[in-house]
Amino acid sequence: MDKIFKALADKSRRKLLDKLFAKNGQTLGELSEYLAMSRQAVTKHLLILQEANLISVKWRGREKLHYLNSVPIHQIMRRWVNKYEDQRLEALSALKKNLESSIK
Amino acid sequence: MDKIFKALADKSRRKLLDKLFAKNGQTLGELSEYLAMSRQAVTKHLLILQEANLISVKWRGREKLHYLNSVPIHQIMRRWVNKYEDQRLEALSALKKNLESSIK
DNA sequence: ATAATATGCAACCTTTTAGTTGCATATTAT
DNA sequence: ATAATATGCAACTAAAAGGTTGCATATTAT
Repeated sequence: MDKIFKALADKSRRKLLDKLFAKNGQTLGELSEYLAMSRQAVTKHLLILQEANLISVKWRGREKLHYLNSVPIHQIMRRWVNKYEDQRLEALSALKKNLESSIK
Repeated sequence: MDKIFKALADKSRRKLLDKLFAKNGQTLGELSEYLAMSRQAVTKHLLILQEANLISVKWRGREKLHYLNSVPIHQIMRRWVNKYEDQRLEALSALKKNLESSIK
């Protein structure tokens, strides 16, 4: 979980995820073209995404293909959203209770 | 959005949010007790959360009360979750199409 | 008035992060 | 076989992040 949040903290890495959303299975070279930085820098970003289990990699000859891993991020985010959702519902329910008791 | 992801990237800051989930409106002193670091360090973390609009602050005399701001985080997360959700649905729909065409 | 409490400000240090560059290696095309 | 392409590895640098300490200030309690 910590790795996921750390991985998502960087704008370039979120951009990379976006690019893979748009088109899955892109090579390092392709992905590098989008970002204004060296290929090696992109490699590092992709490694971090990989270690957070947000993408996976498959070699085809000399090319390295990158695929999005939507499950973990989805789960994590869902958990957080639910948590906040719960809190909102509780706030609503508390409000309701207050209203009720003030009516009585 | 960048600020939110950056703010969430740190474990201590997520802990602080947790503590405010559990009990809203806590003082700096209270929040500091939970974390194994100086009060000043906690101040910095809270400032970052504040700048990401994840918490808000209200003074009561010499005490500084911290409140959770669930709306922005909820919106951001929801957006991300939906995005991935969409992707999953598309994958499902593609799968379905393939199945259908292979049956015909 | 004095002491205790709650917090802010600022300088400083260490580690991590994001990026670079140069060279090496493996695969594919001619 | 040679050249071109796609990528990896490693050393280095600059900036940002996370933390500390010492002292100042404002509010509350005695």
